[in-house]
Amino acid sequence: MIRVRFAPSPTGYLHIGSARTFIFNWLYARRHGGTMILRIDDTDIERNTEESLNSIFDGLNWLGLNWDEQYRQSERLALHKQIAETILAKGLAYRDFTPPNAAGAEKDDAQHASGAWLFNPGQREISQEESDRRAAAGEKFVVRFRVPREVPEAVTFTDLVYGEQSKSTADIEDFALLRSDGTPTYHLASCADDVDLRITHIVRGQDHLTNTFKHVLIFKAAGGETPQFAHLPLLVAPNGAKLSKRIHGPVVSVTTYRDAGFLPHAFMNFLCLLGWSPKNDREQMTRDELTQLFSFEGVNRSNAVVNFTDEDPFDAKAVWLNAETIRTMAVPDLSAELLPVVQAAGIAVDAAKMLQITPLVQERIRLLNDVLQVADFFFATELAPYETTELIPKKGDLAMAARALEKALEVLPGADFTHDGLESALRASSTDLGIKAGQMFEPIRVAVCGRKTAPPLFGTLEVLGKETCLARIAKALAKLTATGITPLN
RNA sequence: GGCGCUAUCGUCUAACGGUUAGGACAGAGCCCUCUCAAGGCUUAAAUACGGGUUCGAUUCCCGUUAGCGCUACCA
Repeated sequence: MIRVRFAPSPTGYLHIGSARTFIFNWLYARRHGGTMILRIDDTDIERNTEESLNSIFDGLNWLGLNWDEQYRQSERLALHKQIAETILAKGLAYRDFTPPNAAGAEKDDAQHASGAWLFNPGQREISQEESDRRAAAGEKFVVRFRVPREVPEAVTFTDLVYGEQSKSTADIEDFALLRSDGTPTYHLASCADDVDLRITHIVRGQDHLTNTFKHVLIFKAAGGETPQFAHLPLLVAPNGAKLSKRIHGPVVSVTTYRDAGFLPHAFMNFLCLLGWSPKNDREQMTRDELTQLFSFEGVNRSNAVVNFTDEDPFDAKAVWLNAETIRTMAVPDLSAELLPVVQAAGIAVDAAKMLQITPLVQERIRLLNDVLQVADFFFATELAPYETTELIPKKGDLAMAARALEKALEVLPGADFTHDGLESALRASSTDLGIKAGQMFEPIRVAVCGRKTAPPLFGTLEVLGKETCLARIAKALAKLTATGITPLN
C-alpha cells in the first residue's frame, strides 16, 4: 500500500511550487490506489500563522485536491521526543552544551577551511558521566546526531528521479535533532512522522535532496524502514532564482491565479507540465488522463522556469491552457463560472443574460476576468466616451459614418432582431448605400460597443436588444451631427 | 569555501548511440473574415565549452564554465 504525504509548513500562502508538489504526490497516490496524507509541519512556532494555514487549504480546495488523512506535527511532539531519546540512548546522538550563538558566530572561513565546522569539537566526545551530570544540573543542550565519521562511509539511497545518490559521512555535519528547549528540529520531526505514519514514498522538492542523506541516517538510527524518495526539480523565476514572494510578488501564490480568473484544472495542467512530461507531446490532459499517465520516470531533473515578466505576470503557456479550457467548455458551464466574476465586480447581471453573452465572448477571453473588459458594453447603461472619429469606417469619412448610422436607424426598427435577420437587413442596407458591408458595420459596432474591436456584430445587437441598440446608434449619430456633418455631405 | 544536483530553440519539453534534432507556447508572415478572436498554412529559433570512448555522440565518461540547492537550536 502506497502512502505519500504533502507536508507544508504554514509560514506563508500556498506557493505554486508547493502546489505542484502536492499534485505530484496526489497523482502518484491516485494512480496506484494509495493514501494521500496532509501533514502540517508546524514545528516552527515563531513563524506559523493560522492565516497561512487557511491560505493553504483555500488553494488546495480551489484546485479540487483532496487528501485521506490529516495530521499536525505540533500534536505529535511526544513521539518526536521519544524517537530522539531512543537515538540518544543508542549512543547515535549526543548532548551538545555549546551555547547557541557561540557556535554559530565564529563558524566562518577559518573553520570552513579546516573542516571543523562539521561538528563541535570537544562537545562530541565528552564522557557519558559529564554529559549526564550537566544535563541533570539543568544545563541547556541540543541533541545532535553523531554522524559516523571516524571511518568515513558512504550514505546512499536511490532517488526515483535523480537516481543513485551517495555522500560520504565525512561531508555530513552533526545536525541537531532536538533544540535546547526540547522541541524537535525539522529533520527529526519529519523523519519520526514519516516512520510513524508508514510513509512509503517521500515526494518533495529538490531542495531536500542533500538533506536526504541526514534523513537516511535518522531512519536507520530510529530503526524504521527507509522510504523511497522522489525529488522534484524546482520551479524558478526567469533569471533562475528561487521563486519568492519578497522579490517576485504575488505570482508565486496560488490564490493569485485563482483571483485572476484561471480555471483550477487549467492551472493544475500547467503545473504538471513544469518538470514533468508524458513523453508523447501531449499537453492538454484531463485529471483522469493525468493520473493515468503520471510516473516519476517522466519527471525531469533540471529546474523549470515559470516565465513571467513585469508586464506579463502570467506564464503564456498557463494563459493559453486556460484559454483552451475556456473554449472547450460547454456554454452553460462557462457561463456559470463567469457569472460570479462579473457580479464580484459589482455589476448587476442575471444568469439568463450571462448565458446569452457567454457564447459571444467564449473565444475572446483567456482568463475569466477578461470578460469584464471584453463584455463591458453589455453591462454598461451608459457607454464609456469614445472619439467621434472612431465611427469612421475603413476608407470612409464622417459623412459615410453618418449615412450608415442613419440607414441603420431607418431599417433596424422593422428588422427581425435575430442574428440572421440583422445580417440580411444590414447587408441589404450597405448595398442600398453603395458601400461595403464592413463599412456599414463598423460605425454601428462603435456606436453600440464604444470601440472598434468587439464580438461579432449581429449576435451582439441581438443580445443588446432593439431598444438599446437604437438608442446608442441615435446617440452616435448625434455626436456626428454635432460636428457639423450631415449624411448628405 | 565544502558537498550535492543540473545543463536541447526565448520558455515548457521529445529524441533512453544512427532523426533533415520533433512538439507546444510565445514571435513573424500568409489565408479565412463584419472588427477582434478562433481556425488553417508557412517561417525563424536549440544540443554551454573542451577532451575522450565509439564506425557513429544530444545521448556514455572526464574536465571547464554556468546555474541551482544544502552547509541553522528554519522548514
